[in-house]
Amino acid sequence: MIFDDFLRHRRKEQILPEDRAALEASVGEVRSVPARMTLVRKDERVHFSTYLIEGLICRYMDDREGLRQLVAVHVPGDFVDLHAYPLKHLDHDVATLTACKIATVPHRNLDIVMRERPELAKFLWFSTLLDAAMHREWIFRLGRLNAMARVGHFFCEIEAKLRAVGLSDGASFELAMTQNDLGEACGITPVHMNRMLRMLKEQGLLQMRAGQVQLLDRPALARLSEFDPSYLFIDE
Amino acid sequence: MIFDDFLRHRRKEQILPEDRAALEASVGEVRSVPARMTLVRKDERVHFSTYLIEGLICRYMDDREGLRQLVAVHVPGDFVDLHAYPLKHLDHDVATLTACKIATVPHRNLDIVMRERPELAKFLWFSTLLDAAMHREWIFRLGRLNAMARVGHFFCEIEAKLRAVGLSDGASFELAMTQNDLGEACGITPVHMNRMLRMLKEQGLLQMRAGQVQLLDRPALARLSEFDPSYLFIDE
DNA sequence: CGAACGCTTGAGTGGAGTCAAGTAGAGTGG
DNA sequence: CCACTCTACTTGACTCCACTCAAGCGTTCG
Repeated sequence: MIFDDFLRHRRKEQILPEDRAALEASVGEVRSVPARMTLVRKDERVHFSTYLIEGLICRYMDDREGLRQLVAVHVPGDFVDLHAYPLKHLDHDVATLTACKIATVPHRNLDIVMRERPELAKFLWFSTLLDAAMHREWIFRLGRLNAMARVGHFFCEIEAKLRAVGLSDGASFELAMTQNDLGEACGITPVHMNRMLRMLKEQGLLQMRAGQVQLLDRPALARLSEFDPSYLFIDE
Repeated sequence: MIFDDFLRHRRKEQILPEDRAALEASVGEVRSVPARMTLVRKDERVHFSTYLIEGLICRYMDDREGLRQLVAVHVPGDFVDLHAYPLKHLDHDVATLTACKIATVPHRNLDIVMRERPELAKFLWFSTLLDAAMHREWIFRLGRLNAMARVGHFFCEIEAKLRAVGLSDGASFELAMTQNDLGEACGITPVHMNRMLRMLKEQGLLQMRAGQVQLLDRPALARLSEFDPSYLFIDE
């Protein structure tokens, strides 16, 4: 089923089977998208939302000179731009980082959910609030942590998210992001990102090679970067 | 009416009169709270949400050494921690900056709204997504702007929000925040905040004295800080 | 093979932080 | 009415983390 990973391990109360069926029924189409492709552009009026089945998607804002700030990185199981449903248009761009498999959900189908399935509606709302909680953590990261801690914090977060949907074993996982991408997420230059990765490796905390990440000492990394996963609302 | 400023000037479609009445009816109590008082603490289970009628409220996260990062500043008309309704507990603290008048709304009353008033539910959802949009803009601000632009951007944002509810005439407004508070919002030290305010004054952009802010040249300030208010979804 | 892209490293610079020493003003109490 | 206190604000000197500029390396792919 398409939404098997939606809110997986995210909360004790489960989505009711009939609500889950309604969600599956709301899908418009499923398709594959190549890497580095823009899905939604800022200010563009949108009539459907995108659910990520496979791959990595990011959301970002560019400054005047085109320097990019990522505001979110999405993994399978994320309803990437569900917030476009109440908002109608977005304040940022959405693009794939890797080749992706996505499902698109027309907003008119979500209208039906809102009217007929208040419980499911609350889960959808909840999922957009998880994104907001991550936004807040990113604000904290950028506002209060130094470069090394920012990088460590980012890796801790993405690992926890991937683990919740079975894409990390707690120590190593695939992450097809360049050092430039990582810099855009952490608010540091690619050159400095490179230096931070070297230092993290030298300290035996984390290693990244060819899109493969190994957390060599996750507890130490979490300590260094003041990472506390409670904001992710993951069970267990 | 209590919710007169709720989503004021925020969208063309208005909340239906009967939905508005239902919202008014959902209020538990209205009360006054002194300045610098914690309203909700991180991880605390909450059963009601807070709507701000008068005053300033902030949300924040502290790092290990107690250094604070604000993640939001709320003005009258904001449903401060509505997100606590689906989330059940918060990942951050909520506190007053000034003396405030607030309305508390029990979550059991919101359950009724969800079941019986899907249109209103969507407005409530929308309002939490506005906060998320502001979070994103704060990420951009911290990740991509230098200290002076961050400060300018913050003032542009708060002015636009205050103007939407009639608390700014576009040039001057009251803002009872200390330079320390402002630094915690912009991710810079209070000492540097002081220097930035001096520079902004020297450049004829903005003046702040005794909690009174004057935007001397709003267009120039917006240009300097790459401020584009579209993310606030304000009409007109 | 050459081009393109991503990664790596060094040298020098500068913006923001830190530390320290003040001043200004509001509120309090003798 | 004037010490006294407390908080917020102000300014200078020095430091350092991260940026910039620059050059070079390694892979992949056409």
